[in-house]
Amino acid sequence: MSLDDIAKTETAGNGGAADTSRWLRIYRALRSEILSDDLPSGSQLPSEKQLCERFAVTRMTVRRALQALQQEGMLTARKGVGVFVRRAPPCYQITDGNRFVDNITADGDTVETQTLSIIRERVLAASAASLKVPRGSRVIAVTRLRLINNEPTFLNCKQLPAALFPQFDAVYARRQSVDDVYRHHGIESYRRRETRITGGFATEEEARILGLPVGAPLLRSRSVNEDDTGTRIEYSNGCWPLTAVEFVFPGPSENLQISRHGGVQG
Amino acid sequence: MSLDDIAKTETAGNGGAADTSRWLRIYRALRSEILSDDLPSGSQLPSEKQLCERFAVTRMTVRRALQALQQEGMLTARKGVGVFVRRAPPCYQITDGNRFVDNITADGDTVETQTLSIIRERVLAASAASLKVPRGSRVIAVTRLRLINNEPTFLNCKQLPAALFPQFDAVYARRQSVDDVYRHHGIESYRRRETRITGGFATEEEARILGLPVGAPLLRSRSVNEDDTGTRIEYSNGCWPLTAVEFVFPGPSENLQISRHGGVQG
DNA sequence: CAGTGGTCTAGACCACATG
DNA sequence: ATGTGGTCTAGACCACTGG
Repeated sequence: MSLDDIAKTETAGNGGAADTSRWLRIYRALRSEILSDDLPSGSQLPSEKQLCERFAVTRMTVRRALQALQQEGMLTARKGVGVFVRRAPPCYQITDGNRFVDNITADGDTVETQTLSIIRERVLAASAASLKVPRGSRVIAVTRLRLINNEPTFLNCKQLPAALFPQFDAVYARRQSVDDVYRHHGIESYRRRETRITGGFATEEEARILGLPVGAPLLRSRSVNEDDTGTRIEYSNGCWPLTAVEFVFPGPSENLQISRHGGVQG
Repeated sequence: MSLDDIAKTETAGNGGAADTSRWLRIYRALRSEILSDDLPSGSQLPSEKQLCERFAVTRMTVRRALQALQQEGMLTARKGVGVFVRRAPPCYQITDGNRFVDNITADGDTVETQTLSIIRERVLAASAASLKVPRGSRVIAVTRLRLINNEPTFLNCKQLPAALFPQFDAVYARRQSVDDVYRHHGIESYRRRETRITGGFATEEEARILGLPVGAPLLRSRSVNEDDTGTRIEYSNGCWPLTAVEFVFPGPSENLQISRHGGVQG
């Protein structure tokens, strides 16, 4: 009796009521076992072959279910090793207040900053509008990756008007600190002018850098900072794995409004 | 000569350098054709069988690429019909200001509000803390679906302290307007106390209601509103398809801070 | 009815990690 | 050397849509 025959028997035994596909039933079964801690965080699942036997399906069907769970971040697969229940990804609150690094380390977490590139380029139209700098002027573009507890967590590209920070390289090289650069150029404090939050999907490059599968969902933040005089000093474009962060915006503010904007796709 | 032989010839001809999988090459090819408007928005793709011939692979391989593009919202498949390039999903800015509906319709878009359920229940711990109501007190939970241009776009569950709005049902029934309920109970204006934005994945129920695949990525917003006296009148929990909305938070405010919070998974 | 996408089978070969 | 997950084949049956 083949697996196919078994499957047909199953559904036939139900009076032909196969209301859901087999991979979805496997998805639900595994999902509930993970959520109920029957499959604890960090534990290894049975191999795909064993799961095939358990659910009486072929590997492709098991993998269809596993794939869905991986996309939701509940499972991670390591080639040659196995499939594991992913530890609940740490989630960080971002609010107004102090600096990035201080509060991470205060909670006993480690923060590593990798500077991936520093390039000077002519400002693009979108950045020019946000920074209120003339078209064609130059910006310093700093691309950095933040690893929290050795997990790539935040990929970020800051653009700073080059004219404002002539000593950027020398100061930044010391501690990889943009705040240091600000202070060195007479900016003791600054404030967030605007923050925009959207969702999106990882480009192949972003996926590679963040260690995510191709097309993984992301949270994107775009923000503008200005100094105490209202001069815009930074335009920042960042992305996080979808469940790695929570943005907290305290009120009070006015009533809620919604208005048409235009697509973000592409 | 079988398809398999052709494929082997291809990679062998490259000096054995098959650095990427076949489905990923198909993914890239289709993706670039969509982005370059070679496959215009709304147009129908060749059938899977035709794509198999074009790329010299089997259906499962084509489908692996199509699946990735569907997860990113670039394609939608209609059973029995075909696969289509998805129209760039409308993206709405949410900022502080006026009411939800007014600004949609002002842009010529249609808004439909479906009230899915109105139930009274004892407040849960999380909601009680946000609303600052006693544990065990009662809330009115209103679950609503907003369709913009007939697309399910925003699924929302508001919780209101039941004691504050004794006339809720009668007033709400008239126009499905929570603002009407507020006004009827003497609340002329209110303000956003806090907004939290996270990413997540659709439950099966959310996916069904929003017309998304199981486990589709979402943007989630949780917010608390209070009236002019500081009384918290609403705790709202909503979700949007990942690319359907952009949240805009205007400054100025203090410097940025990040602090540890805890997982959101599950 | 023919054509479409959704699901599934029963294999296979590969790269990778571990003992 | 063995077992793992990643990929792929060459079929098949089904439900659904449309002419």
